[in-house]
Amino acid sequence: MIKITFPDGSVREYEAGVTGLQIAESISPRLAKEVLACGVNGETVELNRPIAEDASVVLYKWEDEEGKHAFWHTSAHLMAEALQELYPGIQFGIGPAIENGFYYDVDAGETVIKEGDLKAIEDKMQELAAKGEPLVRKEVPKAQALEEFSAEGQTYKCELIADLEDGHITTYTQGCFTDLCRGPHLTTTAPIKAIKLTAVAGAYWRGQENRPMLTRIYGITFPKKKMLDEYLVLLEEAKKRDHRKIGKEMELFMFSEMVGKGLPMWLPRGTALRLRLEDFLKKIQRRFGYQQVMTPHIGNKQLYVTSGHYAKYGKDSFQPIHTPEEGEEYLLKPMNCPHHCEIYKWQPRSYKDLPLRFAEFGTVYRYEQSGELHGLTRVRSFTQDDAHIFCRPDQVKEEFLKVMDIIMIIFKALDFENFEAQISLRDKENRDKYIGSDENWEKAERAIVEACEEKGLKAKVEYGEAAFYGPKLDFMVRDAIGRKWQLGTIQVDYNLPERFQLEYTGADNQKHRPVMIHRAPFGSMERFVAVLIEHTGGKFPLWLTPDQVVILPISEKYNEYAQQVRAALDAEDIRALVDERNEKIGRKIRDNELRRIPYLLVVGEKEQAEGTVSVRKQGEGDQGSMKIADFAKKIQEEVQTMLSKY
RNA sequence: GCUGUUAUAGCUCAGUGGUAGAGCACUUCCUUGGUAAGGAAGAGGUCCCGGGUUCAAGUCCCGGUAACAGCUCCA
Repeated sequence: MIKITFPDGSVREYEAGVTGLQIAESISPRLAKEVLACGVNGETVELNRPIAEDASVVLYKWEDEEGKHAFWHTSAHLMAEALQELYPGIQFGIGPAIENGFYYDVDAGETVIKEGDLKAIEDKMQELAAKGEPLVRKEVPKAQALEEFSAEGQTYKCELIADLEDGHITTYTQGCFTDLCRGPHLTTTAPIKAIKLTAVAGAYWRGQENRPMLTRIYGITFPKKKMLDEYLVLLEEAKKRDHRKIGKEMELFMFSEMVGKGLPMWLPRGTALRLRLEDFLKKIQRRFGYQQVMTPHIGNKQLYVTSGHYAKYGKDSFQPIHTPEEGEEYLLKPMNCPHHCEIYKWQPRSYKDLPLRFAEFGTVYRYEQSGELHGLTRVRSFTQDDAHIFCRPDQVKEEFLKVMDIIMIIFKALDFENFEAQISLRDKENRDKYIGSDENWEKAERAIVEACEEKGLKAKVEYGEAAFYGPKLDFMVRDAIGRKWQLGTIQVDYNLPERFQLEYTGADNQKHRPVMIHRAPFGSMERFVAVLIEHTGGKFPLWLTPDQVVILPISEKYNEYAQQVRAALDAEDIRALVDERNEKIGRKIRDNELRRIPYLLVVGEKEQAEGTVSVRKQGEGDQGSMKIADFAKKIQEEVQTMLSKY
C-alpha cells in the first residue's frame, strides 16, 4: 500500500500502481468524469500513469490551468492527426497548448492551407475525436526515435530529437498518428467535443527569422458545445470593445499617413479626457510630495552615451538629428530619466533633501518595428506618466510602498478590481549580465518582496526578468471581460546614478550615491487610455467621459430652451451637447443611447414651462424630471463622490 | 523587420476588364412629435500612390505606402 496525500492535507491509502483516474473514481464518480489530468509530486501526468510510491496528488479538472493545458495539448495532437489524413506527407514542427487554445506549426510543402480549409480540418477532427482513441505514451531510445521520424520524412521533428537527451524521449500515439512529445495528455480524445479552428498564420521555425516559415494553425476546443459558444461570444465582445474602433467612433484620437505611422494624434475629445486623467494623477502626486518638472523633447547624443542607452539601443532608434553646425547631434528622447538626472545634478543635494520626486508627463519617441505598431497600445511617440524618485538606499522600501499606494488608488478609481503583480528579479545563475553590487541588488530585491508582502499583494516572482540595471514590479490588470493587460511599473535603478555620478552628502559629511526609482502608474497615457476603452467599452466614468449629458428637444420649438439648459450646465462645468436634429424624440433617444453618453435630458413643452429637464440615464431609462439646478447639483455630486474618495 | 491579407463616399462595405454602387451619416424640404430607427429630394469619389499589360483597368501584373493578423522585438 502507498500513501497518497491530497492538497487539503488529507491522506488515503491505495495499492501501489494506482492511477490518477482510479483515485478519482474512489472519491466520486462525478470527479472521475470531470478529471482531465493529475499532478504527482508537482509533475503533471496522464490519468492512467501508475503511481508506484507515496506521493502527493492533485486532480486537475477543466477549471485548472493544468487540466485545460492537457486538454488543448491533446487537441493539438488531434488536429495533427486530422492534418496527416487530409494532407499526406505534411511535416510537423511544434504544437503546444497556449493561453486560449493551441496551435500546430506545419509545413505542407507546396500545398497552401488557407482559412477556408479550416472547416474541413475541424470536421475531420470531430470525426476522429468521436472514435475516442486512447493516447499511448512510449519511452523511445534516441536512435530509434530518429530512425522512425526520419523514415516518415519529419525533418523538423528530427531536429528536435537531435537536441534531446537520450533516455528522456517519449512519444504519444493515437490512431495512426504518433508525435514526439513530453506530454502530459488526456487518456483519450473522447472528451474533445467542441472544436473551432480560429486562424492560420505564418511563424518561423523555432521563432528564428532565418529559418523556414511554417504555417501555424490556431484552434480552441472545449468539453462542451455551450462553452465554445460562450467563448465565441466573448471574442465578439472583445471586437466590439476594440479601442481603435471606439476611438474613432467617439472621436478620441487619429492617425495620419502624412504625419507617420505609429504617431497618434489626440482629437479634442480625447485630449480633454487625457488631460482629466493627467490632472487626476497630478493631484495625487502633489499629495505624495512629487514636484512637476518639464524637459525638452530632444537631448544631446552625449546624454544617452552617458546613460548607456545609446550603446544599447542607438542603432535601433530614430537616428540622431544633425544641426547645421558641424558635429552637433541630438536624439529625440526615448525616455525622460537622463534629463531628470541632470535636474538632480543641478545643485548639491543633502541627505535631508531626499527623497526627491520629479514627475513629468514626458513624451518620448521610440523606433518600434513597423509590424509591432498597434492602435494606441504600441506606438512610436507616447507620453509616460513618468517620475523619478531619488532616495537613500534605506528609503527604497518606503518609497516603493508609497508608489504602490498611488497605483492602487488609480486602479480603484478606474475600476480595475482585478489585478496582479509580477516581481522581476535577477537570473539566479547568470549574474554577469546585471550591473551593480550584490549587496545593493539584494537590498532592492528584498525591499520589493517585502513591500508586496506588506501590502498583501499577490505577486508572482520571475527570475531573470529584471532589467539589467535593477529589479522591477509590474502590474497586470484584468479588464471587464477577463483579458490581461500590463499597465504600471516600478523599477529600481542603480545604474543611472552611477553613470551620471549622482551624489548626496550624508549625515557623515561623506558623498553617497542615491538610488533611483522609475515609476509610471499608467505606463503611458496612450496605452492606459486604450486599456481603459477596452475595459469600459467606451462607457467611461462620469467624471472622465468626454460628453456627460446630451439634451434632446422634443421638437425644434424647444431648441432654444435646450440651449439655455446647455448654457446653464456649462456654467456649472458640466459637459453637455444638444441634439438639434429635426427628428422624432424616439429617434434621438435611440441614436444618443448608442453614443455612450451617461445622461440624456428630454425637454419639451412641459419642461420649458417649469424650468425642468426630464432625465434619462444611459442604459437605465427614464428617471423622472427635476429642476435644471437640481440636475446640475446631482451631476456635480456624483462626480465629487467619485473623486473625493481618492 | 519577416510572412500573409486588405485598401472604393465621413463610417461600414458591395462591385463580373466596358458610364462608380448600397446602408448609415450629411444638406434641404415635408412633418413638430413625449422616452430606442417618420417621409421625400439632394449633395458627396485622386476607386491608397507610382509604373506596366490592354482598344479599354476600381478590377490583371510589378513596385511603394498604410492598416490588419501572426512571428520576432519592446529602454
